[in-house]
Formats: sequence, C-alpha cells, structure tokens
Amino acid sequence: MDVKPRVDRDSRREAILDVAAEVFMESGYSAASMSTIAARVGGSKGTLYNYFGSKEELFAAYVDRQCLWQEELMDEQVSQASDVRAALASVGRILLTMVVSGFGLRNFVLIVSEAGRAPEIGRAFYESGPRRGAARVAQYIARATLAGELRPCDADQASHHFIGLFQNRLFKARLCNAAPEPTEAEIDAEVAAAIEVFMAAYGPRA
Amino acid sequence: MDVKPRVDRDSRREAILDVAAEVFMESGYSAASMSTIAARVGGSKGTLYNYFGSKEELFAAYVDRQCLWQEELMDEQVSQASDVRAALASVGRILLTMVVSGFGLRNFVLIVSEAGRAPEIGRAFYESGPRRGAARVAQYIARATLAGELRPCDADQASHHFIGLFQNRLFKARLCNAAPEPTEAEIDAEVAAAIEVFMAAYGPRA
Amino acid sequence: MDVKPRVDRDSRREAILDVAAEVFMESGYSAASMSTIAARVGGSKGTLYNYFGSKEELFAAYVDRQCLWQEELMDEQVSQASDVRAALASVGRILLTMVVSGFGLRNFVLIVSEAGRAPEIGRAFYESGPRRGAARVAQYIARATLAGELRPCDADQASHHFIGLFQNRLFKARLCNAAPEPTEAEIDAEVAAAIEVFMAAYGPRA
Amino acid sequence: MDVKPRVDRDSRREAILDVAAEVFMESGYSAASMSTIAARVGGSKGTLYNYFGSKEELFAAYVDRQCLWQEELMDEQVSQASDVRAALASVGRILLTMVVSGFGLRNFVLIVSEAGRAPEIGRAFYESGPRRGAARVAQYIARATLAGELRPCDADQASHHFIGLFQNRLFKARLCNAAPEPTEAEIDAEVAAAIEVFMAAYGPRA
DNA sequence: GATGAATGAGCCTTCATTCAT
DNA sequence: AATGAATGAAGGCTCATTCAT
Repeated sequence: MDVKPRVDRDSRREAILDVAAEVFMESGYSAASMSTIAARVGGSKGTLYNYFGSKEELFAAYVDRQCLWQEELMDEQVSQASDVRAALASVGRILLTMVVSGFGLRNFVLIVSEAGRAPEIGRAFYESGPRRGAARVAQYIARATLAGELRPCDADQASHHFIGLFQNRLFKARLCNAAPEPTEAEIDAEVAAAIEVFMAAYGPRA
Repeated sequence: MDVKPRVDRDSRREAILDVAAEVFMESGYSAASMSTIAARVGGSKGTLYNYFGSKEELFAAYVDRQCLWQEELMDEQVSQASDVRAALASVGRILLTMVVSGFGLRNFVLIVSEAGRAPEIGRAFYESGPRRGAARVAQYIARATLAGELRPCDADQASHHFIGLFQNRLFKARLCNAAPEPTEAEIDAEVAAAIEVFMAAYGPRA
Repeated sequence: MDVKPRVDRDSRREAILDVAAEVFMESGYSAASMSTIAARVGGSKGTLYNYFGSKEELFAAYVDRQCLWQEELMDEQVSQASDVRAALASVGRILLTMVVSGFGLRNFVLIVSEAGRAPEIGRAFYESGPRRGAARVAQYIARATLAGELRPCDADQASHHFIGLFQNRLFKARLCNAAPEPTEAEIDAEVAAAIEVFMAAYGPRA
Repeated sequence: MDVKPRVDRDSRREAILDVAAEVFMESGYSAASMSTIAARVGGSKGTLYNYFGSKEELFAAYVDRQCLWQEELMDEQVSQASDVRAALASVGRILLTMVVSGFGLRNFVLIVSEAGRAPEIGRAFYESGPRRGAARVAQYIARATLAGELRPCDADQASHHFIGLFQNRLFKARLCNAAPEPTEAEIDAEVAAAIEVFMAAYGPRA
C-alpha cells in the first residue's frame, strides 16, 4: 500500500545481500528463511523477490560476492618484506586470520555445507579463496628460491605445507567450534612456529 | 492388529540410526525430514518418535555414535612400526583417509555445520576425532623423541604440524567439493612428502 | 495438536472429494484454493495433503469420480419402451437434463476449461459422457432400424443428429449462463420437437 | 527520462488487448497474470494499469471486443445464394468453423468458464454470437419459407435445429479436446449431412 | 510397542495493485 | 503518459510432532 523507494536499486540490493549473509551464516541455507531476511531488511517479501528471483538465486549472489571479496583480499596484499621470514609472517597472518575469524569461518562453513549439493558453488569458493591464497604464497616462495633464500623445491607443494603448518590446528578447532576466536598474539605465535619448521625444512642448507 | 517386535529394540534403534546417518549426511540437519527417515527405515513416524523424542535428539544420538566410532578408530590403531617414518606413515595414512573419504568428509561437514548453534556437539566431535588423533600422533612423537629418533620438541605442537603438512591441501579441496576422492597412491604420496618435511625439521640434527 | 480420526479413511476421502467438487465447480481449478477446500471439509491443510498429494492430484481424482458417475448414468438406463418415439423421448430427456442441470453443466464447464492444458482429462470425460451417451442412442437407433421403424441409415451419425436437435439450443444458452435451468416441461417440449424432425427425416418413408 | 508516446493511445490499447486475449486464452482468467501480460506487451505494469484499472476491467474489455468481432462476423455474411441448400451450406460452414477452430473454441471456453461468476459476460457473449448466428439463420429460413422452398414452420426453432444438426458432434468433441481441428472437407461433409436431414424434415412436401 | 491419521505453523513463491518519480 | 519499485495477502505445499487405536 505505501511505497518508499528511498534508496537507489543498487544500494538496496547490497543491503539485502548484507542481511542475507548474516542470516545464512547464522542458520545455514536450509534453515534460513526468506521471511526472516525480508523482515530484517525492513521490506516485504514481495520486494525481496523483486531483487532475487528465488532463495537459491539469493544464495548464489551471496556466494558470488563472497568470492569476489576473497579474491580482492588475496590479491591486494603485496608484501614488500625484505626477507622470506618477514614475507611468510605477513601472508601467514592474513591467511590464518581469514580462516579463524568469526566471519571468515562462518562463511567457510556455510559454503562448504552447501558444496555437496551444488559443486559449482564449492569450486568457485575454492578457487577464489584457498587456491588463490596458496598460489600467492607459492609466488613468494618461488621468488625467495630464486633469491637463494630457500633451497630449490616445488613451490606449490611448499606453499601448501606452509599453510598446513600454521592453519591446521586452529582451523579445525574453530570449525568444530571447540575454541574461541584466537587473539592476534596467538595467531602470530602459530605463524612464527610454522615459519621455524618451514625454514628448517625448506631453508638454505647450513 | 499385527505387531512385529521381530527384532529387539536395540537393533531397531541401530537401524534407525543407520538411516538417519544417511539422510542427515545427504541433506543436512535442516533439510532432512523425519518423514523421509521413517519411510526409509520402513516404519511409521510414530515408531520413530518412540525411539527418539525429537529430531534434535535423533541427531544427537547420531553424533554420539559417530563420536564413539571415531574414538575406537583412533584408539585401535597401535602401530608396531619399528622406526618413526614407518609409524608416521601408518598413522598419517589413516588420518588423511578418514578426512578425505566420502563418508568421513560428509560426516565432518554435517557436524561442523551444526556446531555453530550447538557447541557441545562440535566439541564432542572435536574431542573424539581431531583431538584424539593428534594426541595419538603426539604419543608416537614423544616416544620417538625419547628413542632419539627426533630432536627434543613440543610433541603436541609437532603432531599438529605433521598433521597439517599432509592434511591441509586435500582436506580443504575436499571440503569445497573441488576435488574427487583421492586414491590410496595419492594419499601415500601426500603423507610421504609430509614426512620428508617433518623429518627435515624435527629429525635428529645431522 | 488434537487429533480426531472420527471416520474411516475412505469416507473421509469421499467427503473431501465432495467438497472439492463443490469448490472446483464454484471457482474453477485455478481460483479454487486448497485452503478453502480444507476449511470446508473441516480439517487442516496437512490432512488434505495426506489424502491427495497435490491440487492437481485432487482434481484428477475428482474428474475420475465424475467420469465414473457419468458412465454409470449412461449405462443404467435401459429403456424398455415399445416404439422408437418413446425410446428416443426417454433417452433424450436424460441426455438433455444431464447437460442443462446446474450440476451437470458446471461440471462440464469445469472439465472443459481444463481440457486445454490437460488433454487426457478432457478425453476421459468425453469418452465416459458424450461419447457413451451417443453410443447408447446409436444402439436404440440400430435396433429400431432393424425393426423397420426407421429407414436404413448410419446409426452413429443419426444419433448425433438426434442429440444435436434437442441439445443444441438449451445447451449453448446454459453454457453461456444466458438462460435459467429449464423446467421438465421445457425439456420435454424440446425433446418432442426434436423427435418430430428426426422422424420426418429418419422415419420410414411414407 | 525518455517517454515515448510513439503510438497513439488507441493503438496501444489495442496492442494490450491483443496480448491479453492471448494470455487469457492460454491460461484462463484466474491463472493469467497481469505481470505476464505487461511483460508480453513490452511495457510496465504501471502502464498496463493506466489503460485498464483492474484485471477484471481488462477482461471485460477483452470480452467486449470479442463480442464486437462476433457480431460483425455474423452480420457481414450476406449470402446471395440462389437456393436454400446453398444458403444453408454457406452459413453452416461459417458457423461450424467458428466454433471448432482453435481460436473460436478457446475463446468460447474462456468466456463460458467465467460466465458462472459474471452472468453479464456470458449473456453479452451469447447475444453477440450464438443468438445472433441463429437469428441470421432464421432469417434465411423465413425468407425461404416465403419463397416456398421450405414448408411453413417456426423459423427460430428450425434454425436451432439446423445448427444443432451440424454443430453438435464436432463442437462437443472439440470442447473436450478429444478431437483435432477438423479440415474444411470434414466441415463441409458435416454441414452437407445436416442439410440432407434438415431438408427431409423441413423441405417442401413431396 | 507399533501405527498412521491429524494438525497448524511456517516455508517459498506469486500476484494484483499502488504511487513516487 | 510511462515507469518500476514496493507491498501484503494468499497460494500450494512440507514438516515436526501428537495421540487414539
């Protein structure tokens, strides 16, 4: 009955996606309800459907945006660190934070739990996040290898090893909701320990 | 009219749990329906509710059983390997397989996606699986350290490092449904590579 | 919350179909609502869906029953009339009544308006009603021809001619809702006039 | 911004009515949606409502136009045939075609299925179509009677008889979607047979 | 203990209609 | 005049749960 196109179409779309992200991450795809989302946006269900033709479409849009966000995050960080250790510390901190922070984590879980029925969603997420992150680490490693800071190795494999060293413990604990969000200090410590091991194995021979 | 307690209460309970596991893993907690489960069990919904008072309770029972199963799996494997490398290879193979196999993976995803709203579920799962696995690895490492096969270290941290080295890549790819179930050979290779790195860092100094 | 399986499954099914018939005939398939039907039956929507899995299925069941009813109606009437005129008068009265009575008419319109999108429905109705009626008339005509009461002719075509003679005017007027339900006297008159014409054309030559 | 009253109001109105006719005939009144119509017209729903204040009003306008069209069709055909048989053949062909052609039929069904709830619609349609057609036939018959080509009779009743003779069979089969659109030859045959019977009954006595 | 009919809340989606621009 | 975003009421359908038999 009363109409209020207060804001332009694009910002409303963004607003809907913001709320959708919230609700989806709170409840999961199935348990999230379009009614809840509409109510939280402050509009009617009809309006919601004006922007996204179906729940699935809304979810896909949310995943898209998440992937974009991840990509940017992975790409923007150009560490200008002087040596390998510093570079690894910098990128490690980012990659670990991403995966154990409340937001990154809930996001990850949400997408992963729908990846079973919709493989393209999982794959897109994987490419834009984990894979891109690993690729970025591999670049650093390759560069450092050329610089003689690391002994010759398969850079891609090495990157996964490095990531595994610092992500594994906290990531799984967080996935299971069996540990609180770590502090920056804990994150740094975890990364630092990983670097020691990594350098012991991949560093230049004594 | 005709009542058929053909099978004793316990085996029927097990049968229900089997089906529930199937359905939950196929669809997720929310999307799974008690009707589907009852139908698949071959009984009526009334009967289902005779065994489990609610969907949530059924899910909890399923998680319980899963945890038990994991615990046994973690405990039974007593590697009698002569040296560290063999012991690590053996346990690594098991831990990696568990986490990338179709069953283990779907199970993991299912529980993790409900861990947000029900922390006790996530924690129980974490304790019975990841944590217990890591503890077991830590035991090996401690023993090997005493035997002089590894240099002195924090056994717990070392175990997480080892696990991270071989699990990280495949685990995340599988979570995202971005890779098929790996073959045994791939698993072995992944573990072998991890052992090399691990030994380079944790092995006895040259 | 409260449950009342007062009546056995079959009579409830019939009761639902009765109401469905009412509602469908009042509003048409599209405009009829499952909620209305459920409410009118006195049960919940859930119960309704326990009996018929979908609106379409309910409609199909209704059509089925209608067809059955028509078939029986067409078959039971065994006119024992002595001569053609009496036999034609008898069957004509039935066929005309069927098609101009409120019930028969609304039923016809309802099914016809869905026959476009669901041809099998239309065909089933046609076979069980109009076609069966015409066949019955054709039998009379064939018999009368053999008895020398009619001149030799194509019995099937003759039956359609006869039916057309008495049905056409009132049927179309009623379809368009441009005339009230005719009285028995009007029906008789219409049939009588038709018989005159029919006999003039098909009766034995002078 | 850019407004384009390229075409005058009337042709746009016509265009809307064209589309509305299509959509209504495809889906029926209830199942047809204003959105679909607007989309198919290529304009916005707002515009649609600028021309027709409601779905009901749009439907009424469509019916109006249909009635007009029927009236013209009924009136334009001035058979200059020399004798009765030719005149009847000519008008019969037209009346039968109208009622069994895809367009005429869907139109008929559509209006008839709404005539229940909106009698004025049905009546208007009846007057402009069936009734007017019958009246036209009655004129021929009256004229022929005066010319001695037919024996004295109630022209109106005779006209309904004639129409019933050739329309009944195909019309009902087509209504039920139990027969394909007949060819011209079939139509001619049906009319020819009807004329034989009609003349046998109504023709000048031998 | 097993059954299955009954329930009502809630879900996703569609629709006719309005009104500011 | 034309647009198209906004709305709220329904609509079809599913579901966890209860309880008389």
